[in-house]
Amino acid sequence: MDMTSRLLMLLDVVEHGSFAGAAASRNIDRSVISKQISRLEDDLGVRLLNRTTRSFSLTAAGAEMIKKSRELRELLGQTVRLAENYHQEPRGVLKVTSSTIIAKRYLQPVINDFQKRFPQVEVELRLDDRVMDIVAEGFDLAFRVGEPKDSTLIARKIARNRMIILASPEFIDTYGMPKTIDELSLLPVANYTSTSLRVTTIKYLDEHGERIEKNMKSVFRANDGEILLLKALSGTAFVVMPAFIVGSEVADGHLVPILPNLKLLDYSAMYAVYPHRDLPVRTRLFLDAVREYIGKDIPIWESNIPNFERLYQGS
Amino acid sequence: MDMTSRLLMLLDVVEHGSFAGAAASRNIDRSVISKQISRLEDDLGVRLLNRTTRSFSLTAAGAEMIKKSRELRELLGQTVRLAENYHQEPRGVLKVTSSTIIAKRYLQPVINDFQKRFPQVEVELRLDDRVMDIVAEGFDLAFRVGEPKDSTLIARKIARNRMIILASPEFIDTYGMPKTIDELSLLPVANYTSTSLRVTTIKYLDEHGERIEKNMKSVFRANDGEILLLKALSGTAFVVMPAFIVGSEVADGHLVPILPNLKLLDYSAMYAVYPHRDLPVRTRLFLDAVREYIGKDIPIWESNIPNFERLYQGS
DNA sequence: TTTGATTGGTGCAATTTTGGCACTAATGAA
DNA sequence: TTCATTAGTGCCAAAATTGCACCAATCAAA
Repeated sequence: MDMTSRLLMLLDVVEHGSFAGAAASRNIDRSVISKQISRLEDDLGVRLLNRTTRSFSLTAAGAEMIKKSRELRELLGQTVRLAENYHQEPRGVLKVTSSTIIAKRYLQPVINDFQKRFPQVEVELRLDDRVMDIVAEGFDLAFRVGEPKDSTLIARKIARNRMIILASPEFIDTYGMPKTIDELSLLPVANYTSTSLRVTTIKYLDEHGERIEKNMKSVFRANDGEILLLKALSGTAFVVMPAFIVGSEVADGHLVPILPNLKLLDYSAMYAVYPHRDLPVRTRLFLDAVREYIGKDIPIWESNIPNFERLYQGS
Repeated sequence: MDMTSRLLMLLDVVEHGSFAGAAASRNIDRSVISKQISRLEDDLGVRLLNRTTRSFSLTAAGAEMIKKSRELRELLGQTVRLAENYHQEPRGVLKVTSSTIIAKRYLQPVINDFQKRFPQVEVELRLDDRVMDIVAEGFDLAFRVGEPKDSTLIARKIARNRMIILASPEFIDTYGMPKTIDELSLLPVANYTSTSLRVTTIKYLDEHGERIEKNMKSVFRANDGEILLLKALSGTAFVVMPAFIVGSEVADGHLVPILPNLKLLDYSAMYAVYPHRDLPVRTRLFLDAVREYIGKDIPIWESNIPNFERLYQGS
């Protein structure tokens, strides 16, 4: 290991706030960090950290080194990316983050096919609902519902995100088929709720084209589509959710669209998010593959719902 | 060894024009270079060099990597220098270049004392008359006669450079003591001649204050002061040389000043040359030590010549 | 206060990496 | 041709790195 790597290690330590944190993030032993940082101090001839047995603070010299380390990291990153532009075949590690449901339903099939075509690409998939700092964490690509505010990133719309209201036949037997939105709003509902996507009301246009937001009688909230579907299948709640969460349940008749004549408003679209810079070949190809899989105009998940083109269009 | 070091190695290879050259400059085996460059190409996934068994050319990717490698070298250098600013005690390697005679007579004593005071400093002394690119070769400090033209460097005047005309008593016995410059110009002379300093004429002011340049009957030229002194001591030539080349020969009576009433012009002064940037502590201290050793107003070598203050002043 | 978990640091053994030597094949100059 | 020099490879010894076990110090919770 040479000085540059040691400086980057120092940067890791400072950014993680501890030797242990840095070691964990790199999957190496704490002792390695300790030894390398000591070695760096010897080589530079300067103490970089003021140690107090369980923590540390930067010395003046350390602070300057951190600045330079950031520059080094950026420059080295640029250099590697530059080299990647010359790859004909995609290579390296593709780091992707998305919510669990998107990954499971729509990324995994693409990944399987992608790795058959390009065995040189390793894929690292991080399932997490939190919107993370993809630059700091080193992700190539993130899939999110809703446009992120961070303007240092590029957000590319992948697919629209239409809503659907579903209940099981048992639910309908129990509560009766609701004829109006007012009836529906009195029935128990299970909502999709996560940090990036909260579906707490039903948004629709009434017969005059007025935008209405109707509160629901929420009895269950979760950030996992399958859990919500299980809840709905149990007949104890109906669900209001984005169509991309629905699998074959509607086609199979286990869940039935409710109030299909309501004109529901689309929720925030699904976006692919990536850093504002030249994409490595692997990222570009993977993104293309995902877009192809999901479909250009009509997202693949809408085909899971028979006749969906005409549902919730206010007709 | 990691990517940064390998990129710097690549840079070395390209700047030296061959693997072998780079290996020689680093004192390592060619095979190491070969293996590390191959490894770098694997890691980047790009061929950097077009090889033809005995030479190579850069690929497009290689050329880009070279650019980035230069940036990396510069940034890493800055970083190390920044750290050096925090040294209280000087450390590291002090790389100095000068002509042989300057080093032998005036640097070596300073170095000996300096390393007693600061054992942590290693000294690397390159004796070379050529004016080299001290930045590219990584020198901290150069001592030269004559102000260098390169404005990216700082040239600091260390001492004036007065001339002296010397001959041995045997020479005077043989040719007689010359009474005038015209007589002298007919006698055989040995000149100091190197790439940085050529003493081919006698420059002086006549009784009217006119600047005169008198040709000499040169019979021997060398770029080593001691060789010239040996020539003069042999009695077969007189010498015209900068005073700093003279050791104890005049004080010992082995050589005698000739035409001391002539008003000789100073030759280009002696300069210390260093890169235009913050000096490491070791360099600053060493330069101070050299200046102190040589003396503020009257250079130490002038004390080797009795009464030199009044010689060659036109009185 | 005591207990327990976590911190950074150190010694030691196993593993990995590196560096040098000997050798090969290819090239260009004499 | 011959000869010197080039880059590259396999092998082995030497050096560096890593991870484990353990320690002392610290902080938080019981």
